[in-house]
Amino acid sequence: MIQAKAQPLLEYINRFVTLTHEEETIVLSSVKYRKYLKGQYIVQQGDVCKYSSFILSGCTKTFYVDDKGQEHIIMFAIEDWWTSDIGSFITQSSADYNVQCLEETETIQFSYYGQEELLKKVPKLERLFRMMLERAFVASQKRIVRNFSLTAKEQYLHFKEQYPEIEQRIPQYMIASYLGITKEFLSKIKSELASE
Amino acid sequence: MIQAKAQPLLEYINRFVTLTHEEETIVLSSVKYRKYLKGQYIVQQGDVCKYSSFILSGCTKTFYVDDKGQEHIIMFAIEDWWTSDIGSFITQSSADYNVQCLEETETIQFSYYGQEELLKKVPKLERLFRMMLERAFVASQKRIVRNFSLTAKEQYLHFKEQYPEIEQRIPQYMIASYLGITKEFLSKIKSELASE
DNA sequence: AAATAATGTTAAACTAGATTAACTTTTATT
DNA sequence: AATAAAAGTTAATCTAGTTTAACATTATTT
Repeated sequence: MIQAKAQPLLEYINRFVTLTHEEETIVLSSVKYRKYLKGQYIVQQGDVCKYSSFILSGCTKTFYVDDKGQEHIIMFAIEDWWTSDIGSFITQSSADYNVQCLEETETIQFSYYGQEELLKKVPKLERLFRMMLERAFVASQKRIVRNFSLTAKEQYLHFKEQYPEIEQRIPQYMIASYLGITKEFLSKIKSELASE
Repeated sequence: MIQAKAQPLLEYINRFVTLTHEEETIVLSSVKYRKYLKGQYIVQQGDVCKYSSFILSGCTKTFYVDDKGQEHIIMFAIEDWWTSDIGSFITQSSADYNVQCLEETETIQFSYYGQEELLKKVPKLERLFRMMLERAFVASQKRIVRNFSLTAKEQYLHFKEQYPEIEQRIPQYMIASYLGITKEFLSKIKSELASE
């Protein structure tokens, strides 16, 4: 039953490493399919992040609530992306972030121990995760650089250009939070851009 | 000859994966020792980053020069840390960042092709790199969150607490650049802290 | 020991973006 | 269709951090 659902995951994996049919079977036997409703949490700040989730459909936001009660969106994730609180997942300690579904969201999930077992059986996947993390780390560093070197307007234009699909699907006030600005200021930026 | 120098690298690796004596020999045969003088560049913006460098002694800064000619420090690295422009290294395309030595710096270097070969011979090291990247990515995400949720003063205090050794060794204006503030404002923060 | 370069400080004027608050538009619920 | 809730806008006031510029201190070189 999971075979049918998990096709996009296998395709994703095969972009990095080539799996035999047997290895694909092992992968599928160590993951679970799970569907969340809009508004549900995949991870909650304070809990241990038990799963690393590959998104089949839908959309999530990862956010942090600071001491002053302010919400800061760290990332969005859509089809073919992964989401989790990696820090919590790899150490199995309590999560710093929340991952919440912004739409009905279908996932394929790797549990921490399931993934460890899987890596023993198919060590080739270490390479997959290594490569995924390289990309994630590079993207994260670039975001830091943009924060320091671009104005809010430039960052917004970059976001629109880099993630047009996400920009369409998500309320503006969440994009403002992702960019680290207020919704009022984003609104001002948009009206400036409109009159240019 | 490299055996004597490379001891800290082997110790570092063994914190993540256990290598046989044979595997250690393979590792050593695929790396090079190189010493840089203060001021020399390990990587230059625009060049292809040929090496991933493990630091035996010394200190480096990784920085980006933006369109307006402004320098933004992305990271420092000292003994037992790795440095490179990963984005450039993994794709062997031109680097976005510079890595410059702030002191005389001794390194052990993995070339791109050397590392690929090494990973074929000792696939166990995929796990090492995967784990290193997990940590690097988590740290990078946390830095983004701090940028968004802390004031400049709070970020400076966090830096001092997290990297006391680095804070001692490096001019204040570079710390200001790392924190994304001006040296004048850091100076003000310090005088406020002093009079508290 | 002087001279120069590098680093750090202080303070006044300025600006990007935050805050507050009132209002409009869109979307979902009954 | 009416109501409520969620999302977005506008504008005035405010503030954290920047800019500019002059000066002070500490290293480095001759």
